[in-house]
Amino acid sequence: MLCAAINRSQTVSHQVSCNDCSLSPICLPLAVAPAQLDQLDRIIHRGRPLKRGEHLFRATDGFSSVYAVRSGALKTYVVSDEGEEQVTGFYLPGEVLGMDGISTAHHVSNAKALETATVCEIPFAQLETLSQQIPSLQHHFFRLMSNEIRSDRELHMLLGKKNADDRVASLLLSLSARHQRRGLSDNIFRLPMSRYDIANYLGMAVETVSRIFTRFQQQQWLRVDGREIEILDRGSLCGQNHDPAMELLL
Amino acid sequence: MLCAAINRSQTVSHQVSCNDCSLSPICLPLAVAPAQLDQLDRIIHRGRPLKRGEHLFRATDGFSSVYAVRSGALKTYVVSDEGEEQVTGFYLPGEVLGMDGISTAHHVSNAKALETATVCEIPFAQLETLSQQIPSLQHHFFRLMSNEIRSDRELHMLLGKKNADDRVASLLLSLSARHQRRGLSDNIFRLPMSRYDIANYLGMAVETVSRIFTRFQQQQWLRVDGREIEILDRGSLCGQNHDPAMELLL
DNA sequence: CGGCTGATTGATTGTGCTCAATCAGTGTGG
DNA sequence: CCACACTGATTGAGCACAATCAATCAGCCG
Repeated sequence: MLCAAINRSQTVSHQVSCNDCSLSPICLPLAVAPAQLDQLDRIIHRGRPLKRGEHLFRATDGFSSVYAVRSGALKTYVVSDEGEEQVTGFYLPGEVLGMDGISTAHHVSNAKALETATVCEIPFAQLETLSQQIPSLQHHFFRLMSNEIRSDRELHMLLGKKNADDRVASLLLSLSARHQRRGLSDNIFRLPMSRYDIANYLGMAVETVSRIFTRFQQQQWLRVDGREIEILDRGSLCGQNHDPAMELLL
Repeated sequence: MLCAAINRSQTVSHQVSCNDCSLSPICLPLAVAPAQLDQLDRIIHRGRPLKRGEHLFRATDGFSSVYAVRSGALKTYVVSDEGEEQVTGFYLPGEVLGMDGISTAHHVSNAKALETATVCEIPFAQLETLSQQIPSLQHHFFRLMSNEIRSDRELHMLLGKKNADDRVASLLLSLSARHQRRGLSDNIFRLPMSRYDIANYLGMAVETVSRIFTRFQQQQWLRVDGREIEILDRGSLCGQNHDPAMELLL
């Protein structure tokens, strides 16, 4: 009895509406007119926080919802036939994950909290129904999925054509941009993921990531303190994607 | 005058309706009830065939449509800052391309015909409107995009964790499966793309692809004659994705 | 015929992986 | 409180896989 009461009160405390959420301008609500926002609000479930290492969903789970990150960070990963893990994405506040499961009735990836995280669960069937009524929501969701595809294309380029240095630089710049989007500093931030996750995501060995971090630091492009990152020379880091100007200087 | 007449008659001859198209069961029409099929049919443009090497769209073009392949084959590719091409996908009859441009108002990749190809152009704005009226069409399009994301995840695994042999084997098996889906032989087929495109797509050098084809042939897993492929030992080819049973035999 | 593209094969090189050791930080149990 | 184990990160040494360089060959077309 007591337990149930506590759970209920906890649940209530998590029931922040989209109206009160600071992420509204970059999250799903941006596609919905204020007058219709409560319709979206009503279908969203806001569960208890996930602890570091806890799963939001697993590849074997039936698919029923997509999720928007409210706080913290998560990674998604798939497991190969041989049991190898492949990290397929990192998700920060305001970002939506789980869209790869729509076509298969079950999730295809696993989602695990990298640190304490809260998410908004959006039942997909209800989202589809709502999208029938709110054209801008349908449009936004098409865009959201298209964006996922687009960034996968960029990643394909990264893994196929770029060397280890470029890959690390690109990830750092991506994280930086995503921080800025939330109104946070784009130069100083904390990595939510381990070196292992970074290496795995970028298709390289942990040792290589470590070496590159120290090298970037020696070159004064970066200040690294564990997971704390400060970008000192953004230009060089960008140009790490092989600046054509560099070639002229040789 | 004569020319115009010829063009018109050509145009007419391309105006096959979805009803008459043999790809209906695996293409967009599968999501639409027969009674509503003509609504979909009316928004689709069926252009003249593309010749080998011709572009369907370029990254700089404004985005307005997605495209379904009716015959032939196309590749999509992006170009990096340094001008390097990265092939991001191959598209066979019944498959839809161009969905990466939805979120950006312009295409992000280029689409080029690998051989003579015909495509159905589907204006996206009209498709969105129609999706508002036909829930199953909206649902199917969500699934279509989700599928694209899902196969990108698998590709991520392939590029991040698998060696050159695995990558080539995977591509061959994927092409085989997609042929079977169309009711064609899954063991004998013709590669629509060059060794260069295969290498580029899989993030390796042409020479490596060539060597692997000859090795697979020596092992009697494959019969290769230029672009003609016959799969002789599907099991070994699958197991090339590192069969756990192999380890037990060592 | 010569020029061209696409594919194959050989020889060499190099980037990044593997193995291995060390170290710092953290939590655990005696 | 300290010894211990454990995890995450860093650094070094050697090696392997695949890239690169280079040459050859087949098919095709002007």
